[in-house]
Amino acid sequence: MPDTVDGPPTTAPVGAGRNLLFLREEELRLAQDLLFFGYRDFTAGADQILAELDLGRAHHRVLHFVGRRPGITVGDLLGILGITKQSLGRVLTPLIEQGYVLQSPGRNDRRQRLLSLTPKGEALERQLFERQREWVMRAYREAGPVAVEGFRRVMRGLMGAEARGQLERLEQRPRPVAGRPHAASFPGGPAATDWPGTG
Amino acid sequence: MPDTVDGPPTTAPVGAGRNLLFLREEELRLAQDLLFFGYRDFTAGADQILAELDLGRAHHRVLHFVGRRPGITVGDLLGILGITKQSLGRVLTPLIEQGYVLQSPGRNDRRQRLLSLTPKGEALERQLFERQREWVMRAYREAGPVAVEGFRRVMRGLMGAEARGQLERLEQRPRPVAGRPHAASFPGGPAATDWPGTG
DNA sequence: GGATTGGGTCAGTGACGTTGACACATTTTT
DNA sequence: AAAAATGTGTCAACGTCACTGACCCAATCC
Repeated sequence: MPDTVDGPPTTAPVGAGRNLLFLREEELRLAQDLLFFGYRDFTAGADQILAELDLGRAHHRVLHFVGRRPGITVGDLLGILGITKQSLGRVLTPLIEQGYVLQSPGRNDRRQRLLSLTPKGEALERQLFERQREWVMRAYREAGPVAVEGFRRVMRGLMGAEARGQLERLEQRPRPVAGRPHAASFPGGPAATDWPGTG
Repeated sequence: MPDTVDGPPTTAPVGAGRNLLFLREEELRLAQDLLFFGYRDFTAGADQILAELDLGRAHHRVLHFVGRRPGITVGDLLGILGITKQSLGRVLTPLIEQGYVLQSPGRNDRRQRLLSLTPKGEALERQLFERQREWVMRAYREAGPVAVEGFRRVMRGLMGAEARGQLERLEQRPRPVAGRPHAASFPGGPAATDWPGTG
């Protein structure tokens, strides 16, 4: 069982260079494994719920980021997800048709479709959230606060510059408190009611 | 300030329990974001290399785990990857045909196809590994040794029981040290030469 | 009034996963 | 020796999620 930590070998005080190299190799192999298994099992719980509703992980991501930033524009959402308009359309359109997501025209720029969750959408998002929450909280509890902080730092480091910027923006505008589940007031809020039709 | 339904309060730095709950909510939202962005960008570098060879992430996973445990059986690999035989076949067969992976009959049980990397396969796997290594090392350096340890603890916690067992087994049998890149000796090693044909 | 921008959509493609059913060789059990 | 179980491969059909290219409409900008 290899001792963890970072740099220098904890046990074998042998040949410096070779051993260091070896440790770094195994260290990184371990990181690959951890990310593969960890991410897979992290998403497994939510996937299960989604499957019953004939939705997929892509739908979840939309619910998550729209819930995190109600009133987001389609363009901004595309930027966050890093996918194409067509790919988003395939998951967003059904979500709108099935009443999970609401579109409203922007007040300043009426070309925009501002997205927010309906009560139904919020309910589902919360259900998915709670499922993952249990899972993550277990891991957090087992690992302890210091480890959690370290986890965050490393994960942030694994993100590219672009993603870091997006995450910062997400953190600046935290999700508004629940209570008025409908399209409430968000920056440059909706003109009046819903969208008048798909056009 | 609108009343909340089931959601946590937004401002109130007050009452312990309530505030703690709020922190936990944002804490977990952050974890979701970190995992999404982090995992995506972690895999991006290798994906780029693979795309040029008309291979995908699934091929990489096979190269990774076969490289990690040369002489692994098809069945064990299926267990680790958590996919079906058919899905594995679609990526494994091309890897064999294109000379990245070698099949050899098991010595004890000649039904088994023991998998190992050819020199070509090792070269590609190493190239992919190095790409991710740079990325992860950067994150590790930025975060520091304590954070790395925490990262590992949390990721381990995010894994299900099954995955933990598999990881343990992987760690027990570390990849044989480089130097003899070919199919060397692995437990219950190959009968003699390669597989006599697909039949 | 023309160009640009935000958004939607049609059509085709590819990667990666699924289930079900069947084939074949080898090993184990009876 | 016959029967059953195991390890692996394969055909066929399907679903999700991504991609590209092309084109349309409405609104805004210049």
